Amino acid sequence: MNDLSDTTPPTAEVIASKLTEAVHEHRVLPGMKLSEDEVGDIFGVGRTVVRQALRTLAHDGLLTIERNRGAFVSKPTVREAREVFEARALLEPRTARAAAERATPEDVAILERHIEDEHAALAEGEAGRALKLSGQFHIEIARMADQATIETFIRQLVSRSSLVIALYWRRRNALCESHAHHALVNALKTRDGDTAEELMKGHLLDLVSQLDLSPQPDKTLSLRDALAG
Amino acid sequence: MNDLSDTTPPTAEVIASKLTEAVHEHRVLPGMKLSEDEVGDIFGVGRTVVRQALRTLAHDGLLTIERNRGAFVSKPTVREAREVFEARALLEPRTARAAAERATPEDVAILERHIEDEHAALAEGEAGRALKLSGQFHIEIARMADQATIETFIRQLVSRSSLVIALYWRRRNALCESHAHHALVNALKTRDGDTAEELMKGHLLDLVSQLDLSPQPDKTLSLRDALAG
DNA sequence: GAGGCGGAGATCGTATACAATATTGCCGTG
DNA sequence: CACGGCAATATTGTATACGATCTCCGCCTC
Repeated sequence: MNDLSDTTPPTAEVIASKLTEAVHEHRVLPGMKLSEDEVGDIFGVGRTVVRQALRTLAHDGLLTIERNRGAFVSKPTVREAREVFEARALLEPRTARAAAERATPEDVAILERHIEDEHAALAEGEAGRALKLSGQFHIEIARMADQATIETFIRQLVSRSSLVIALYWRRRNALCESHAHHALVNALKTRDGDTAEELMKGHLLDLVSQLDLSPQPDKTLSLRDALAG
Repeated sequence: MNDLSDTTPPTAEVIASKLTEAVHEHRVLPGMKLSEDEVGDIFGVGRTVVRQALRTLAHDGLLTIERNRGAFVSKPTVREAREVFEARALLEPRTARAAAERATPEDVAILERHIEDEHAALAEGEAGRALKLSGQFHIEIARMADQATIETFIRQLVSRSSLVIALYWRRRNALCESHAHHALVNALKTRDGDTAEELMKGHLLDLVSQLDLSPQPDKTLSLRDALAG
């Protein structure tokens, strides 16, 4: 069978998922326009399905739809960037504790594999893929906590964090993260909820500290990037 | 000009807002079907716009869309009900603290008016409107905390809480709430963040304790209601 | 009489046609 | 030469037509 060409048209959910992944991997960057016709041609579906997918992404904050203008990858302001990490600070530490108290050996194996894959991706220079895996690590922890509702929120926040990182990340090396993630896995392995909560809290603070949120690269950079894009 | 009839068709956002309000006021109940044609006729728009609105509601968890079957008001399971209030327990206490530290006299006045309106609604027997106001009280606090991202989450959680209350509420009287809300307003008035956080935490626990989540009115009631509806 | 099967009706899923709106490039005027 | 208005183009917004799928009811068979 020939799977190179499309046999069946993808659903709106699949398209939304693919676009989300592209954002996570920084293959599409903030400010970029996603034309309905263009996306429709790429996936081989009509504009109706594309619009559903775009609207889903917009609801998650990844896209901003401007009436009669189109869908653009969101450019979080400095303020929104702070808000995203403040929300994560409320949700994720306690969730990490719950995950630690419930984690199975299989869960731990999954996380360890995530870290390995992330290292491999970095070694191969695929920074985008590494970033996506790094985000999925957090989502996996939320899943292990067995809190579907909170997982949904964390999923949204991780997505938006990708946008924030694309706009405000300070340096290139993401080495620091691996250590934090590794320590978290150890806490989960030993079912140490207290430590897991503290590690997650510190990890999120570290992430924020690596962002350049002090001045206002807000309006200036946005405009400049829009012209550059 | 004659505003009795529709002059301009409402947007998808307006329809979504109206439907959300109807759910909050328990005018539409879990399990009820929202037909595209029916909603479209009511608001005087085509199915395209209705579908956008329904999809928005579905994303917030208020509706469940079953392929080729339609959109139904969600019936949260006992588990989902617990998850909603666990998420609220993570978000709202700290948000109430932030609100207390920022609340202006105008904000306090708004909240006091909410409480008054709620009492008035109860006195007139409009339990639905009282419930909606009660939820808006929580949303207002999130707004005062000046955290748009978290406010969005709380908005979703309050919405789903309406569904949970519709399914699992134990008694008829909602008097307990007014006291809790009144105490919260006092804490905000005196800028007492500690107290506000504690009051909110206790208030949410009180709410959960008024729900009947122990057995599984889950499958049985769902089926019975589905047949009755 | 009970159970399974088939067709009619209704509802949703998708694509497409048309209308509305924003953008862009051109042209005329100051 | 610069600026403002205007038409041409492109893109989105909406409605509707058509196809797919599910539901439901009647009928046939066992």
